[in-house]
Order: sequence, then C-alpha cells, then structure tokens
Amino acid sequence: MFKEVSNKASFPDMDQRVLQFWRERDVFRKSIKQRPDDKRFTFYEGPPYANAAPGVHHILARIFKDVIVRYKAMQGYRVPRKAGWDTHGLPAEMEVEKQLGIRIKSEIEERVGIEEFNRLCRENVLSYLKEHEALTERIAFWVDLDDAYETFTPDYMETCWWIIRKLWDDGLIYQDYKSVPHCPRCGTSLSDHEVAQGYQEDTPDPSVYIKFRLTDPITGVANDAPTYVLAWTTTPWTLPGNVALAVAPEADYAVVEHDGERLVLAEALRAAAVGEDAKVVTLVSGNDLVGLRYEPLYQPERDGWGVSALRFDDEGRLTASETVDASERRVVGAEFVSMDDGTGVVHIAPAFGGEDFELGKREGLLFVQPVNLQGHMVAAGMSFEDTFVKDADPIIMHDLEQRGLLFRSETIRHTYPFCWRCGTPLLYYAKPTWYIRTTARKDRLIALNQEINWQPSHIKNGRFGNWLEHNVDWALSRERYWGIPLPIWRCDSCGRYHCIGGVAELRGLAVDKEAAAQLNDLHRPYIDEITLRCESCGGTMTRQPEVMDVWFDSGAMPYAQSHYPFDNAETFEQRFPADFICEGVDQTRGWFYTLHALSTLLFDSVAYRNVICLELILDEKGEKMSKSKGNTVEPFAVLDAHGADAVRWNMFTASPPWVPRRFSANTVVESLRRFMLTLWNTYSFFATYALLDRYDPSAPPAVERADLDRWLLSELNVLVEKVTRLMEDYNPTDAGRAIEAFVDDLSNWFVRRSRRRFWKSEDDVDKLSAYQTLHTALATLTKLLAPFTPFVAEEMYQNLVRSWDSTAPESVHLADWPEADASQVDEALMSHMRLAMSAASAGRSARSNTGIKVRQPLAKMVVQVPTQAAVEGLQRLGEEIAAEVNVQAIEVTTNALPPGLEIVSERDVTVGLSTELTPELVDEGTARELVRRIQTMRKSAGFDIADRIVTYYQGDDDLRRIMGSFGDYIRQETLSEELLEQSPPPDAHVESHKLDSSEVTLGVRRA
RNA sequence: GGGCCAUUAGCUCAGCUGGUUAGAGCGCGGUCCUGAUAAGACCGAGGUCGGUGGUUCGAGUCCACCAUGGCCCA
Repeated sequence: MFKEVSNKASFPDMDQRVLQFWRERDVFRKSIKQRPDDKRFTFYEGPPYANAAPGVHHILARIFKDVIVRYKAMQGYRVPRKAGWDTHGLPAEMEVEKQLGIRIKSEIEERVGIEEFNRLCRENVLSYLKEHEALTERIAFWVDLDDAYETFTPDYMETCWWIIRKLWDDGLIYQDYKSVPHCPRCGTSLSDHEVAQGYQEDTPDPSVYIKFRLTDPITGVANDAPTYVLAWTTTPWTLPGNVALAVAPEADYAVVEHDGERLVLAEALRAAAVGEDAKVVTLVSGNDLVGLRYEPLYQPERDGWGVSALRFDDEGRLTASETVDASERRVVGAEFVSMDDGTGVVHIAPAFGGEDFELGKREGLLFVQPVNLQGHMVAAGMSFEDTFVKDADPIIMHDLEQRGLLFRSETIRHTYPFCWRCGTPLLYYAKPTWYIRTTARKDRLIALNQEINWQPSHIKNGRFGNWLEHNVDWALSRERYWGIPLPIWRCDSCGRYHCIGGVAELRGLAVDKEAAAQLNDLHRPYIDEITLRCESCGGTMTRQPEVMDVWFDSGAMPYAQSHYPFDNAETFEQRFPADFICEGVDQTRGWFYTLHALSTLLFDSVAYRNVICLELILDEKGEKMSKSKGNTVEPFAVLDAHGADAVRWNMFTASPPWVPRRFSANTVVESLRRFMLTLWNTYSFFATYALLDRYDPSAPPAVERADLDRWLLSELNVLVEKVTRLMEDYNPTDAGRAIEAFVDDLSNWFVRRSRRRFWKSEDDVDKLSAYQTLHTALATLTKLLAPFTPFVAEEMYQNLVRSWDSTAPESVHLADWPEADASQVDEALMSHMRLAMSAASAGRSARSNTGIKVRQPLAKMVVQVPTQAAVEGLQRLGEEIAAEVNVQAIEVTTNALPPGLEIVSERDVTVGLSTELTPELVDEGTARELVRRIQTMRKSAGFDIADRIVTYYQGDDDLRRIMGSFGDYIRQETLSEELLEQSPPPDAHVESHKLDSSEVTLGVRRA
C-alpha cells in the first residue's frame, strides 16, 4: 500500500535517505552490471584538479555528465564510469611555492630540493580530494570513485612514456630552438593553450619610434645628410637583441626631411608616424633598402655585456659565431611586415619573437640574447644591467634619447599575454624546446573533427575548427619538477638521443641495474639519477631535465587510465573512443584538443564522438565568480538548503548551458517552487487520496477512460517521445523544459479538473480511470526524471511502484527508459483541449470584466470556434469549461455571437458570457459561498480531510430556503452527515458570518 | 586586426524552416479562486525585438554593415 506523503517536503532530508538507500543496495554498481557487456556506452571523465575546494562550476560539469550517462544506462547500455584526478603541473607547484614563500624558481632546487618539493606537490594535489568526493556523492554524480585513475601513478606515467615513444618512432618528436612564450617567474615555457588563458586587454606598453642610422647610401638618393631608418616597437627591452630591420619588399618607402636629418619609413604610414608636414625627398621601394647596413644601437657581443653572439648556419641551426663585425646588421625583406601600424619597418631580434627567429634562420642572421631566463637584462656595465625587462624599458628609452636615437615615444594599450598562473608578463624567448609535430597530421586533425558531434554545434567549425586550422606544433617540455619526466636520454659522449617507452626497457638499459630495479617512483629527482648505457658508443646517457606539459597527461587519459598497452588491452579497446565527454568550453584548447591530438596521432581516430561544451557560471549580477571578488556560491550551503535536485534542475533548465549563466541561491529557490514543489504536491495529492480510497494499482485497466484521461495519456506519450529525442540530441535543457511544461499541465489542468473525481464517494469506473491515469503519469515521470532529479525520482518510484510491485526493479535507476506508445497519442484531442483551456481562460477574463465573482454561477457561455471539427471536439469538453468558468451551460458554435454577452477572445476562440442573474442563480451562488465557509471552518477546526461532520446553522428565511434547495449539494461538498438548523453544541467549532446582508451562525462538529 | 557567441519587458528566458495584435516565469499594482499546492487564475503597468541599410507582398526571424558585451586567436 502507498505510504502517506506530506505536502511539506524536506528535500535535503530526503536526499540523505535516498543516498543511504543507494549505498545499502549498491545501486550504482548494479546499474552498470545489470546491462549487457556487449552494449556499451563509453564515458570519459575529464579529471578535476583537487587542490582547491570544489565550487559550483564543478556541479555544473558533473551533473551534465551525469544526466547523459544515467539516461544511457536506462536505455540499456552498460556505462562504466571511471573517476579520475589530475595531479601534475604548475597549479600544484604554484601552491607549494606559495606555502614555502618561494619567489623565484632557483630557490626550489637551492633551498628546498626537488625531492621535498615534489613530496609537497603530491600532498597538495589531493588536499581537497575528500571534499570533491563528498560533493560528487552529494549531487549524485555516479562515477566510480573507488576505481579512480590518478595521473601521478607509475602505471599512468608509464603509458605516457609509451605514447611518447610511439610518437618518437613515428618521427613526431623533435627538439628545436624556437621562440616560445616564457614565464620568467615560473622559469618555464607555456603551451599555446596556457598562453590563451592569460591574455589581458588594455595593457599599457611603450610605443617607441627608434632611429637606426644607415651606414650605406640608398641607391639613387643623395647621401648629403645623416639618414635614419625609423622602426617601431612596443618592447624596448628587445632592442639590445636587434640584428636586423625588416621591410616589405614591394611597398613604397618615403625618405623625408626632418630637422636636417633624413628619415626612412613606409609611405603608407608616413602621415601617422611623422605627420603630414614632413617634406618628402623621394620615394623608394622596399627592395631598394634591402641589404643596407646600419649602425647598431648596441653591440653586446663586442662591449663585454657577458653575451656572445650566435649565428644561424646553413641548416638553420644556431652555432657559435667566431667573428662578428658591426656591418653584419642589415636591412632584410620580410612578407610579414604590416602597414597597419608603426612605420613599416620592423625591428628584428631572433632571440625573442617567433617571426624574428624564423627570419633569422632564413637570412642567416646573428643571434644575440641579452636577457636571461629570469627575465633580467644581461648587460654588464650598462645602466639597465640586471634589471627586469619591463623595468629596463624606460632606462633603455632614456639611453637612446640621450644619444638622439629616440624619435618619438608614447604609451599604447593593447592585449598582452600574462602567465595564467602567476600573472607575470610573458616574454617570447627563443630556447630549446621539445615538440610534438602535430602539424604533420593537421589534415587528419581537421578531418576527424568532422566526425565529432558538438553541442552546441557551432563549436565544431567555429572555435574548435579554427583552432585546428591554425594548428602549431605542441610545445611539450617544461623546465619544471612536478610532472611526468620526459623519457628522453642523451649520450654524454656521442650526443645520440634515446626515448624510453616503458619501465622494463629502462631497467634493461640502466647503468645501475639494481637502482633501476628498485625505482618505484618515476618522478624527479629519482629518475634523474638513472643513467643509461649508450647502445651506439657505450657512453653514459643522462636524462633531458624537462618534464612534460600537464595537458599531455589529461590527453593521455583514454590509454593511461587502463595502463594500456601494458595491461588491460581488451578493456581499452572496448572503451575507445568515448561516446561522450562534457567539459567547459575553455577546454577547446585544453582537454578537448589534447584528447583529439593524441588519438589522431596514435590511432588516426577520434577520441570522443559526442561532446557537450559548457559555459562559465556567473554570479547573480553576471560577473565571473572568483574568490577574490567574494561572489562565489558555496556549493554545500545551497545543496543543504534546497536539496540537490533543485540545484540540478535549475542548472539543467534555467538557461542553456552553452551560454554563460547566472547562478545564485535565489534562482535555485525559483526552480524549487516552480517545478519541484508542483511535482511534489501532485504526487502528495495522489498519495493522499489513493490511501483514503485504498486504490489498488494492480487492478485491471479501466474499461473506459474519460476524455481528460485520454488527453493526459496522449500528452504523456508525446512527452516521452520528445524527451527521448532531445536526450538523443544531447540536449538535457530542452528535455527538462518539456518535462516542466508537462508537470504544469498535469498539476494545473489535469489534477485541478479531476479533483472532484477523486474525492467523490462512489467507486465507479471514472474514479478508477482517474487514479490509473494519474498513477501512470507519475510513475512514468519518475523514470523520465531519474537522470535529471535522481533523488525525488527514487523517492516517488519507491512509493508509486515498488510499494506494490515487488517484481519491479528495486530502484528507478535500474529501470528501463519508458517507450512512447503512439497509439495513445490523439492529436485532435490535444488540440481541442488547448482550445478548451483557451475558452476557460477567456471565460475567466470575461468574468473579471463584469466584476461577477467566480463563485456566482451564471447561466451560460457561448464559445465561438473557427471550424465544425472544433465545435464537435469542444462540445465533448464543455463540462470542463463550464466547471472552470462556473456556468451552467456551454454552447459551442461557429456562428457569430448573439448580442448582450460579455465578449473576450483568446487565440482561436471567442467567448460570450451571459451576465444575467436570476434569483435561482443567486441562491446557488450563496450555497457555494456557504460551502466555502464551512470548508474553511473544517480546516480551522483541525478536521481531517475525510472526517464526516455535522453542520449546524442559524439564520433568516433566505438561509433556510437555500439550505432547503441546496442541502444535498452542501452536505456532499462538506462531508456533512446532517445539516441541522439549531444552535451548535458546546464542542462544535462555531463562527458568525455575514452572507450578503444577513447574519448567519455556523457550527461544525465531527460526526 | 581576425573568429565565434550573445543582444527580445525592470530581471531570467522562449520565440521551429520569414506570415495576423511578439510570449512565459519572477518582480510590481489590482481582482479572484482554493480541503493537493510554499500554489493557481484573470486584469493592468512595462517592448522603437541593440542600430542602420537591404531582400521580400510581408523581417524579432534571412543578408550586409555598425555598436555594445563575452570568449578565443594574432
């Protein structure tokens, strides 16, 4: 039998009961195991970083993962869900540095030591693991936390080595000097996707125009005054590294007079740079300038700064330069010279800019590096010696000004990259770096992307597609500590490199086999101590000191989570690629990319077939949540206040997840009121009356269903079809909204219209049909809702289904997803019901226009509809309209409405309400008024809904007459066994009322 | 400078392949209804659908440009 359901639900308490139930019955594991092994749906968990407390954005990502995988499980798929934790990389290192008060990288090795440092990092990354696990359980994200992968385990790391080795064998790993974004504080390069996270707009920087004095004459121009090429830069600190000036070969350059000197700059930028007034001596082409030599601003290699010059050799490699003379600095042509801003002359310093470096290679330029990895100027004896580059800017500008070489200086604001972790301005810096040659497979990266279903779809060819189109090689190495060591060793004698592909191989080649055999932690510094025997020359090989980009770890997750290929090859093959992943849109350059890149390079396959990209969560005012602003919402507080389902429902339905969304406790309350409570009260209503009536859900189906019932079942089956379709389309938001609309109809039309059917005293077919219909709707809803609001779905399911059907699955989450029954769908009926609703609404509107309140019955309402079919359909539903509008008769017609009626139109219907009041109608209105007052008295007397009572009344002739003619009606409505005209006994609840103009005394007492 | 997304009521959001008078919820004012409901109904105030041009018989919807905001890239 059903259990009683209070209409005062406490969802947080219910959550705890349900969690307990799932734990006791091990429902999560059963939900996986009960499904066939050969029908799989693979989900990959993008590993969170557990070194900070979980926030609401974690809830967002986790429930969108959960809703899809729960749905697929109910669809009959076996859906294993392995949890995972991201553990390596700068976030942890940064935290530990903060703890230790470390300011610059060198302190780590000098003061703390790598061993201790990494030990602290390991501690740090899991410091909030318990909170993350607690949140995961609290919001009912079903993922296997007991079998989680962690990226710092030897098995995980070994797979990563195997991947590098495979790429190495395919010739996809290489080392090169390249200009890379470098954080001088962290002392390491950043990958492009890391740089992407740290751009800041409106960054002020110097904008300086520098004069480079030509030492060669320009062909065809009289050499009778000092001539300077004018170059523009926003990074004065790179000027000591200048080795060339680049011009656009095809562009026009103007030679202008200025203060008795000549300046050379692009004609297109002349007015902007030197003003309209400057007199143009002549125009030359860029080609005329190429090859001209100029006087260097600085010659660090000559002047004892402590910097030696290198030179690009014929193969583009950097080699020591024996001799350098001033004349080697010259003007070169380059296609990238822009005429958008500056002077059309670009100062070239291959030690810094990427384009500069490539140009240096091509032109065989010098290479001068007057900045160290800490970002300080190496410039012994100069005024800016040992200053941080950004601080060196003004000093260098001052120095050049003194020497008459600064033409103009201003400040501009532009977008500049900063370190996403520590906020230090990044420097583009040429240094040796290990790369994965992703560009070699760029066409496959692009082609395979076409096989991925992106939600929202514009990401595919928009953000992600563009990213792939602009693909550059993946800078893999990091000069850091807490990461997977790069498995590359170099022979000290012959210089040969060897890439290790696994622990066994490492042990085989180790010089000290014993030490290698005992190695059980592959991290630095232990791995650094393992040297290998060179197979070519017998020399000793030492490991390259870098560790791997932490994004590599996450991209390796499909393979490394099962220690492929060393173990579990079969498991891997079953679970690759993923059917579904879901993360924030910031991962287009992070995890979405690293997964895609590695699967393409390793197996020429996608890594995932369907992906949902979520947007950021904003605070109530639309601002980004951040701890420093103090506008974060504490996840456990809101969960414990309103329950996990309300939070989940809000996030699913309040706005599409791929648009930045606002979130606050207030928005959760709204979801609670609008959806959760409406659902719950409908359920509570059912349970209350089903219990009173001893409704037996196992009874055979009613032989005949009322139109209202057939309508609801039709809507229900349409809903099942719609929700299924939307879930197949990875669109839980619209699916949830469809459920919400149904629940609203269920509560505010079906139940509202059916109340009398439930509480009438006869047990007839109509009552049975009403119960069966409502029961079916609610029981089906528990299944549709199970993926969305798993707690309330379980609670309702247990009572509505399991309480009487012991053969039903023991949890709603073990049940099968419902299937729509098209034979129950009646389009015409649904459309007529919509018309009836409109007619009722228009009728209520007409009533309020007349000022006659609804309790006062009126004789009739005429409903005008456009078609004869609608007339017939509405006639069947006339009773519903009549009851809503409280009229005694409904007349449906296609004809024009007769005059004298109160007319209101809504959509396709126009109604005309008769406003004439007869004495009989007034009496009936009074009778209804009496019923309502007696009902209110029952409540205030504290009677139970089903209590039978005796009602006492005293009043004038009018009251006596009404009690006489409407006595049956009043008795029935108020469950009065008797209506007695006498003064109530002392134990009755008594009230005096004013009815119209007369005084009435009423009393109620339990019978 | 380029790309993507967004812009509809005070706030949060719907408006499918272009088709009468642009909707809902919250909030506000009023009225009503109520023995499932922390609810519900009806009325009202509140919109130049970011702007300008274009295509069309007809544009919130399609196109172009612009503006503002967000994200990303250079």
